Amino acid sequence: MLDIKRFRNDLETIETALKHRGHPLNDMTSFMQLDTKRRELLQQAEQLKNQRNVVSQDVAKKKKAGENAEDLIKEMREVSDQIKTLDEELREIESQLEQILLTLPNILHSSVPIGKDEDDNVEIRRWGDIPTFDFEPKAHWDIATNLDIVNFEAGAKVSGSRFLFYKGLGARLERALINFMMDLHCIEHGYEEMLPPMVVNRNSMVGSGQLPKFEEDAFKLENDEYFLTPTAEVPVVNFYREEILSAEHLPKKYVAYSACFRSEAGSAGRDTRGLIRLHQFNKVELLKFVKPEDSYDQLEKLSENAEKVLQLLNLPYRILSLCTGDIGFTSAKTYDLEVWLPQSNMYREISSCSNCEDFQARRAGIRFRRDHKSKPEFVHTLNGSGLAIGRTVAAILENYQQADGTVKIPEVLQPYMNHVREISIK
RNA sequence: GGAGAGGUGGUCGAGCGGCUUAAGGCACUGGUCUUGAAAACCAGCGAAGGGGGGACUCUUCCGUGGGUUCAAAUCCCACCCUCUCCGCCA
Repeated sequence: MLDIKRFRNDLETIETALKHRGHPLNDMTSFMQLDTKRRELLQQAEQLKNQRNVVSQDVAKKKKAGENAEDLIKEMREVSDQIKTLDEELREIESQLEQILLTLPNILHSSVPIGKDEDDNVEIRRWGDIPTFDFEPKAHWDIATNLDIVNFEAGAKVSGSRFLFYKGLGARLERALINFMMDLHCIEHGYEEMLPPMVVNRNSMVGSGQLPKFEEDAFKLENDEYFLTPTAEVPVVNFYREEILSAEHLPKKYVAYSACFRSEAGSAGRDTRGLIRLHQFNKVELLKFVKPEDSYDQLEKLSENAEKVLQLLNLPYRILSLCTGDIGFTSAKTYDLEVWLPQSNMYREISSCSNCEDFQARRAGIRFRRDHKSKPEFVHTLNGSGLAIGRTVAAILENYQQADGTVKIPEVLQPYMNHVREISIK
């Protein structure tokens, strides 16, 4: 959420940012009119409330003294009616203002490349050597099916399309990756581990920015205001909702595993095969709560921490700075990590690392105090996948496949898989 | 799911229609005293939003949302959460 004061002082920056995002900004003037109207009404209401408070004291005094206060009471009855009317108008205007504020995306950082869509994202660097094969590399879904480590049909039967079963060494590989990543980030990178709830309430979804705008993307539980979490970012960001942290405890760094649930509305026909786009997938997520002046350094470190996973798995990747037209709603700046998939002959997103600045903190009311005397300020929040597990499995299957259909296990994972060195056909 | 008890500032805790501008304690900050510290004493100490150049000032906030009243932390209704006991359960 953006600071309403910024609209009064710095409307131009907001309009420019929205334009670069391709966000329509037609009701800016009516928004400003509402804001002005709100302040007018507020002043009227407050003046009347002050009158009511003062006169009510007089009523109390008169009654105490045994005097008649009927005239005052009669007068205040009218004043109270006026207050009620004004308060209703105010409530209406404030809810309109809030509705607009909640649907406006974050302001972009000045270093974000200007562009229209994903084609305009800027590559920052590449890592790793793209493997060469002396045979035609297979798609991960064919490899997995041949090895009998994933079952898509059973997923479709038991749940529906875009659900699946992992089995045997497939399930083991998925679990090994979760443990490997959690250990790396906890032990090597100093993140604190969290295992959050995977069902969250509406306030949490609004706090981290999924709602009200993207309700059709979420899985909602019938008859309840509960949602299946689309990412561990939602519960972990909201861990500190409406709280004031002390500066000495910042930065706070968390790593959380969760299953993630996405309705994938509007992506019918895209990536219908394999592990790339599912209704349910596993993810290890990195979260940071930091001081505003640190957040861009912390973004670099965050993406480096995510990159480290790919380096240790020896998977080639590139890192992109998302352009203004492709960047997410809550983010001020985002790096995407894309891993190499040999069969597709292209890089595919496997992690997204974002600095949300104070956008989520403002929605969720997460603040900190520099010292005992100072006023609370909003923290900056960052999040990044570290990494998406299913897509990592896909990358391992495709990059580590052998001519005979077997798949080697990356060395760093072997200790997590009872020292299995390859997955072969039974 | 049933029955009870509760939710008040950073924390503990009083208040149960108008002398509350939310008492008091603790914590915290500054000061006095002290070689230094502790203790003691003095003072300060919540958030959000308005107005003003500023010193200031006003409004709102006692789990959340409604209602009653001239006036609500206090009364009424609904909901949420916590605790205790019972039932059920991995």
